Amino acid sequence: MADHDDKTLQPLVRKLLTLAPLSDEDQAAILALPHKARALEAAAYIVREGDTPTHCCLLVSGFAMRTKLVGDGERQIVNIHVSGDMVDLQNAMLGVADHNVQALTKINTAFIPREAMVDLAFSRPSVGKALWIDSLVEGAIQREWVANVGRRRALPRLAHLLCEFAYRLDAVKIGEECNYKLPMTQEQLADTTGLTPVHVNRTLKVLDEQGLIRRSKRAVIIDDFKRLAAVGDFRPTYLHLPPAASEPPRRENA
Amino acid sequence: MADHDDKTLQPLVRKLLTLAPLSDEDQAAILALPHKARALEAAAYIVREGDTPTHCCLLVSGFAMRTKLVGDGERQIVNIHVSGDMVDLQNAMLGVADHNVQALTKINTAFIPREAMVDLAFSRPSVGKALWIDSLVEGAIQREWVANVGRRRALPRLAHLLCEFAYRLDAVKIGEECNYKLPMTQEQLADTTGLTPVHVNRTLKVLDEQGLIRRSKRAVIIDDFKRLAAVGDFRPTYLHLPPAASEPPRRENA
DNA sequence: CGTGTTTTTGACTTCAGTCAATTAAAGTGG
DNA sequence: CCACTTTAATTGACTGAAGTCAAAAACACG
Repeated sequence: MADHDDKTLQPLVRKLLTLAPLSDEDQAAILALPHKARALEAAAYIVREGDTPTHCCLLVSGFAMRTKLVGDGERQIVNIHVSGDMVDLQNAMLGVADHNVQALTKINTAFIPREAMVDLAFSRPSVGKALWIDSLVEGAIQREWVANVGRRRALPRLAHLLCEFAYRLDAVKIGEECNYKLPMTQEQLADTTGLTPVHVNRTLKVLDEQGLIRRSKRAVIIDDFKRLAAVGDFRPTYLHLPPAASEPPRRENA
Repeated sequence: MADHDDKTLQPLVRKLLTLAPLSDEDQAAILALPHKARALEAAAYIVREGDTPTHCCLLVSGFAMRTKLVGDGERQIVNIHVSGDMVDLQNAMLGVADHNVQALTKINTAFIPREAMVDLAFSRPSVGKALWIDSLVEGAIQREWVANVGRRRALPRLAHLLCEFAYRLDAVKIGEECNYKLPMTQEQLADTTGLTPVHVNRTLKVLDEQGLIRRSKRAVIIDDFKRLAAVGDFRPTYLHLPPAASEPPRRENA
């Protein structure tokens, strides 16, 4: 449970600060939320479709994914989450979960009682606003994914996804080499892009052959981000990142 | 502009009441929001990608769509909206619009100043909660669309979409014939499902031949909703409809 | 070092896309 | 209400991107 100088929830504060300003008291109130830390293995379920969650889960470290199963047993990964993300606020707010949330890697989580979270959101408008904005940004990402899966061919579709990951893993350095460790198998990439594992493999190979990415183990190395972004038709507007973050080095007017 | 017994915003009250309870004062406060009514022709833009909206638009009557353009000029329709929907709260809250919102049919709208809307959301928690839940439900729909476009074949994909429309247009009557007027051309259905117009045409024909739907003009008639839902792998959980609505006739325990 | 997963590759199939022409509907103005 | 124009729906013949099946090679790890 929570004790006063517990820093478990720090990633949440960090994340929300990128979305809206928070006073010191707001931040303290977040850190003081009751919670229970829990470590989970890769592939473990955080929430299952049909559950009525009593807690909402903060992803403290590692990666998680939202998954949906369709009739014939196929799976679609509908979003990926990183440290600091509230991974099932929606399920907690909406009652019954309409999709699964699973660990993608080994993760550390903090489970916060639903009521405590909701009370905080409504007693501290700045916190509520940040959480609301977070929901809206996630919606924006979902819309881009619909367009990506619906209207882009395999090559730009994968390129787009790799660009998005670069931003969300905070690995974009325009003009320099950027690289990150992609914690997904090709099968998971297939479930994310709506392709088959075989086709993902072939498409990655083409991206590699064209010099758009390099791979070693599961790391992705991008020598020329702009070129990959051009192929992937990627523009980061929809991520609604704070203006300062990782964008072109300089900006005269703060 | 708003006058006191103006009922223009009534559809918003009706919609929000399905999401969270609202006191009489809450409802009055919503109806009293300053706003400007505007009629728009089909295909007119409400917001364009890149805009920084100063107002947020309520769809009073008719249908609207969210669209994204991808690099090669193709279009993806990422969501459809009906009367009572706040059609660009996200754009207003997030600053710069990351997609277009367009009239799908002739529509009537009410433009509410961004500030007034935000103030109302934070001064009246019940209203804020309803708006937040609305954002979350829209996110849930977007996730289902990712799965639909990513992992279902043309036939179930279209069937699924037709089932969703039946629910959202409140036309579902289990056990009876249900029908609704679909305000979209086959080209727009193609942009919604990520298919080509030709393939949409052929797929509709198959649905028709298999007795799953009938068509006259642009009306869709579904004789056996359960059968269409089975083909489309459709389960309405993700719409998070209020328990009472249009579901199986009876429920013992309210 | 062996066992199970993941990646890679080849040969073949299929679902959906493309191109192009025809028919049907929906408007429009006289 | 009818010719005239425009937009939408339909159909056929052909192409191509991605899927399927199956096997081999490369890793990961206890």
